[in-house]
Amino acid sequence: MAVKKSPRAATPTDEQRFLKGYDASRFYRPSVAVDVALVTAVEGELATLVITRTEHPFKGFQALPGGFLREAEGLDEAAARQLQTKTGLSGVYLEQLYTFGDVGRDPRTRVVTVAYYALVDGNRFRKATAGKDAITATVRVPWEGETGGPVELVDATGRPLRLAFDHDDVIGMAIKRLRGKLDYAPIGFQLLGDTFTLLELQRVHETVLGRPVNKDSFRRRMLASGQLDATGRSQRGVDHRPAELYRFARRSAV
Amino acid sequence: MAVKKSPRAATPTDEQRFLKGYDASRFYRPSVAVDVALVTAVEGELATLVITRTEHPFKGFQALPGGFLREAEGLDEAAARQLQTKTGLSGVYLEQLYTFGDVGRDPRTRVVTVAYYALVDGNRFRKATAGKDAITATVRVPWEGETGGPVELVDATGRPLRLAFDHDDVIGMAIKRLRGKLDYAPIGFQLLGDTFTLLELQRVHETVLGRPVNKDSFRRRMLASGQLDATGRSQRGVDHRPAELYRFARRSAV
DNA sequence: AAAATAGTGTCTATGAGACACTATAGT
DNA sequence: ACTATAGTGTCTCATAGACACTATTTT
Repeated sequence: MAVKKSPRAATPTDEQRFLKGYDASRFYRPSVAVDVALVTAVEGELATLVITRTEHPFKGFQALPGGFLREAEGLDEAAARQLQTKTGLSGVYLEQLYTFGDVGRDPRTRVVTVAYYALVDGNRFRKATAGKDAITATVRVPWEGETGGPVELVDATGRPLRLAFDHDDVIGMAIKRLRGKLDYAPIGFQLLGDTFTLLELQRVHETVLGRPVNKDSFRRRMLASGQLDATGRSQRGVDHRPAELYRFARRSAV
Repeated sequence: MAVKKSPRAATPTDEQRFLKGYDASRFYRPSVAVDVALVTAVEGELATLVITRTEHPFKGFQALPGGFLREAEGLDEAAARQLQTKTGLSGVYLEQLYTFGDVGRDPRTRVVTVAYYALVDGNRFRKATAGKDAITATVRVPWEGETGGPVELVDATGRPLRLAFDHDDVIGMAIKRLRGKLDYAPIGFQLLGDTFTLLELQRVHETVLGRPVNKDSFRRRMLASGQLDATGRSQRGVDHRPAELYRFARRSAV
């Protein structure tokens, strides 16, 4: 994302001398963490992966997978590492969301956390939650549109989950971002497998937006967008006329 | 932005004992800074305030106003403080943009910087740049739409400015965000004074978007949006028919 | 009167929503 | 044959763009 920087100012010797004498410990340094909201859409509901905390603070509460930033890694790298370590997933869509840094948000010490969200299809999500402590949390979004705010999470039995820190805010912001980008960016595809029917894509959009979308105009828009490649193959084993399977057309670098 | 958190887990004594024994220095902690891109639109051009660095690294380069996060302040607070300290401005529109944390972005030490952007009208911007080291940098955006990327900055005489760190990326992302939000959020008004004509508002939109917008439909959209209150007053001293002055209608909490 | 921009009315093109209709699989 | 969803064609309505025309100020 960020572009590398090469030029530097002043005479090398002068600057090098300065840098050598620089003492980073002069300034206050908070802890920095990354948290990842892994989001999927299954059966008309949004879900995210949470882990029950076994340590203080918020012991017994659910938290997003996350952890402290390491010295030799960038933020995106740290988020990908957390995802890999805690869920076994790699190569998924991952995007920075927002940075949370309120003074009292972590009772241990000051922690500034850079929140990310990741998108996967239902199958990969299921594999990710097969791990020991992971819980699939169904997301209940108490607002329409992109108004933001925290969300409510329930487990598979419908019981409310208590989220640690401000992690319900993080998930709320992920939903907000998702809804806002859905019509512009090719992110709906990230919530589906390799091939899918137009109706499946529509259901994903409806799940994310939390409202039904018009079938006719949705089809037209999608087919006209140039983002879909027809595979020529069709569904099999459905008890009605099978729909054509499409594939997401990764735009070639034009 | 973030919602306060009150409930806590487990028995108080147990958790309190844990927190007392917590050693924050066990984990690596990078420096955390905030940088603010103060943006305005004047005479068809976007401008931002930069400060010439008098210290290494990037001595002699221009940088955004910014500085290290303090122990007792939140991120938004820190950004507002930087703006107040470095430009004298307060009470302006301020929004978190993105967090930059590449390993080598600051040669002194690892610095994670939370970037903000702020919007002001031309008059307030002029006052802000009246300060000693501040320079008005005109922003040249080498792309249309919201494609992102760094921008090029020139001073009042058209000479290119060299930006420190990845600050050209930060400004580029501010433009990107601005363009993306302009049609949804009431941010165009932030770039104008208390009252303004529809043409002035249109010029601001054109400046932000980097392209002309249709006059007729712009008027219709704005008037239909309910975001404008007619003041009943008109321009004075212009050599043509004076336009009505409008005011931004801060939506009451409906 | 001329110049310049403000503001209105209307026509057209485009895209979304609604709806009717045909197509094709499994049972 | 029946059911359920796929997919097409067409009409309507809302909105953006284009354009013509009138209004009002200073010089």
